[in-house]
Amino acid sequence: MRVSRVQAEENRQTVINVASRLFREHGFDGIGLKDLMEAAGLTQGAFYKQFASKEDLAVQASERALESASCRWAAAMTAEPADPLGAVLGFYLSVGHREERADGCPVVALGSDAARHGDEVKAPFEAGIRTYLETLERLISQTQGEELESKAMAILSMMVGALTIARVVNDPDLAKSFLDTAVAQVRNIAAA
Amino acid sequence: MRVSRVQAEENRQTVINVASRLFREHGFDGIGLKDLMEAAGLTQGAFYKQFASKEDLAVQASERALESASCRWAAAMTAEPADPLGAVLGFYLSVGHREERADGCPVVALGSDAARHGDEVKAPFEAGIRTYLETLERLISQTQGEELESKAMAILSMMVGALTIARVVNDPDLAKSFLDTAVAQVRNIAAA
DNA sequence: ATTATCTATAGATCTATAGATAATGC
DNA sequence: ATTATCTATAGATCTATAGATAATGC
Repeated sequence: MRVSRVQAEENRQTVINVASRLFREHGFDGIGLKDLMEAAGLTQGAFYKQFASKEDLAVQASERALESASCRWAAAMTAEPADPLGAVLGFYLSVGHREERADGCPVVALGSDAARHGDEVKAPFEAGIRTYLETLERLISQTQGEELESKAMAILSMMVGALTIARVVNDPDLAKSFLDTAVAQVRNIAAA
Repeated sequence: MRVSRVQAEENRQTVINVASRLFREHGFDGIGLKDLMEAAGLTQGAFYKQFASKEDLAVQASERALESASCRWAAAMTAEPADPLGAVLGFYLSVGHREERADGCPVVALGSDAARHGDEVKAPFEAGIRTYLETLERLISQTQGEELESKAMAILSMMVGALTIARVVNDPDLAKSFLDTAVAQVRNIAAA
């Protein structure tokens, strides 16, 4: 029943990866340790040798989710070097992203949940948001040099808000209008 | 133990009001029926004569929360008739609203949760968002008559996103920057 | 000998139901 | 007679712990 240290660490990473997806899909309170561990191919009993508590896993899964979100921004940007801002907006404010909660932006998927938790859960969200801001500042500095920080914050707010609203609304046309409008308005802000 | 029909209906309304606050504070999954009913001054056993299921209460509590949010916008506007848009922005994008989850905007307090639920929970959110949009369109039509719908959507997205981010971040200065930046940028969009 | 994982379980809590109680409404 | 609420409980599930097992690491 015992596995090697290397395998054990690999298992721990699998649990974090699985949790980062399933928490985004079901919320921190919407999935139990039994289901999380089974989705990682283990049993519930192994959990407390790997993590101090469910809250501890929430922290580490949030870190993982926000890191992977930043990677996705970077991947989109390098895939479309002619218009990196357009690349980010293209996937972030897309109908696909709206329907893909488990792999999508953790700020939107878990924002309401994280707001209810303590500093330790919020910390990775703050770090991830700061990384988003740095990326946006770099992207818009190519077009315009004034008030970069404010513009980046306004753009990120509009992206998060538009996706949140798009997911909370039943009407797919209304959802798409919010996403498309945000793309256009972000470009306005970036070019102002 | 039995009460009059009038009293029974009053009790039901109390449960809905209490739930609309406690769901916003703890999330749909973060509070149980026992605590909800006790907060309304009743016992758990009375619940299923009043509601079909917890999901049913989630729908009705969401309706109540979004109605009460619209009332709050209206109250702010009538209290400051010289600058109604400024009045709405003044409370919505305030540090006070950031710290007041139970009575604050349900889209921000429960957006991630509602996105995981079915059409019946999302419906009141969609209705509330449409009311927000109508109000915003009226407010900005006084300054400018072009592309009202798009502007209203962009403004609402930025408001929801900025408050969401402000709540998910530990640093109070960063949170305030997001709120203040959103106020300035909303005014830009409204005046454009 | 150590330890990663397993099975099993404690104790709490969750949603939902059943039957008792006592006041309303006819 | 009806019924709003109560007490009590069923059955499931939740987090966390305890002890058994078997493979690793020394």
